[in-house]
Amino acid sequence: MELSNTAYVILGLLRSAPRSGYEIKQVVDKSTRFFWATSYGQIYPELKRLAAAGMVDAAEAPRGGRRRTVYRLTAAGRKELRRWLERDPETFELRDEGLLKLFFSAGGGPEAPLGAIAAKRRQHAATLDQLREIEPAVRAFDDPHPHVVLRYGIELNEWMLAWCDRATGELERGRRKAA
Amino acid sequence: MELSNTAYVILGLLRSAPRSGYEIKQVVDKSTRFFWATSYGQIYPELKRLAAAGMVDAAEAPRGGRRRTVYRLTAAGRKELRRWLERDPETFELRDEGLLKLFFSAGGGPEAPLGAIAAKRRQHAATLDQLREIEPAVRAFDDPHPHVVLRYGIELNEWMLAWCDRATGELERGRRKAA
DNA sequence: GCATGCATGTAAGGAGTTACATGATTCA
DNA sequence: TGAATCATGTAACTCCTTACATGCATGC
Repeated sequence: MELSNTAYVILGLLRSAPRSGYEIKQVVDKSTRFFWATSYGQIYPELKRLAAAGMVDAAEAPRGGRRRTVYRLTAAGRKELRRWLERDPETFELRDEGLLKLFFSAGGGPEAPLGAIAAKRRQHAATLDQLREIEPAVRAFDDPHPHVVLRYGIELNEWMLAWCDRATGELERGRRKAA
Repeated sequence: MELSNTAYVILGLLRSAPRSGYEIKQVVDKSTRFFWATSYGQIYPELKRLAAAGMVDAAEAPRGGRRRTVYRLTAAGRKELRRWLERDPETFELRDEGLLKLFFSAGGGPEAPLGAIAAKRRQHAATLDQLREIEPAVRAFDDPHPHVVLRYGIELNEWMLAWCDRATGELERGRRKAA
């Protein structure tokens, strides 16, 4: 049984409560999104695959006249989640266009390096705002681990912001010395 | 002219010297890899596309009886690179399976949270070793910006290591208090 | 009546990796 | 002679996003 990491996100979220695909997407967007994003285009097909594999059970749970399918973790799904938790992580991927621009900034004008850092700084400042906004809700979870991870995200972005400030200072100092 | 970020990696690397696809891959693996990886499966087709678009020029440059195609940036490619450098970055993506495991670690045994952090720590320690190994070579570049970016990578992984240690201490303290 | 949110889904396409095939050269 | 490195390339595949379609419910 080879499952994608995104499948484990779904299993993991269903562990605390049965949820619909729509709800899974909502929770992801307010919790794992900054280090593991997903879209409806992944969630709905994956839920069907997981149901076919016996990892989750589907139940119709309409709200008013609106159809709604709620999935709940089976014993097999719970076991699969535990087995995944015991394995060492493999995927760690970073794709940072801002760093790429800084890396190649000698190919631009004289303001390119400082401009690249400033733009990257803005990016992280915006992310930080989003993470801080969801913090109260995540802190209120029964399970403390999501909040530990969210703190990681907040502190990581704070570190990145501080790095941008530090690097800006160093570049400016180097420039003054050259002049 | 819509180019992928990976296309700009190629343009950026060709700015300092004409290179073959093979050489581009080598340089990527020792410089941008930790924040922007690429494979031959992307590089070779992309070089052809860039050549068709007039961004690079291809020249046969065999070494001995071994065929070899070297690409060099055209004026149009140089201009496209400059235009890209002026735009704000969009892509910033993180996929961290280790954080995912920590996030869901309540679904495992009592050692799951500390185990997830320890595994993540090992991952970053290994990355740190690799980055430190390539540092002398990158420091020797004419252009200082790649080294600034590499320092970012090193310091980022140091921060992540320190975070793992901090979080481990806090979890252990919390556990002792509960006992 | 209309915008917004709830809710499910799919089709098309982009981006990227892996595995494989081919063949020359170098060095132990 | 055989392994490692140089060198190019492609096919199949996975993963993921975007855009779109559909329809009900709620509240202004």
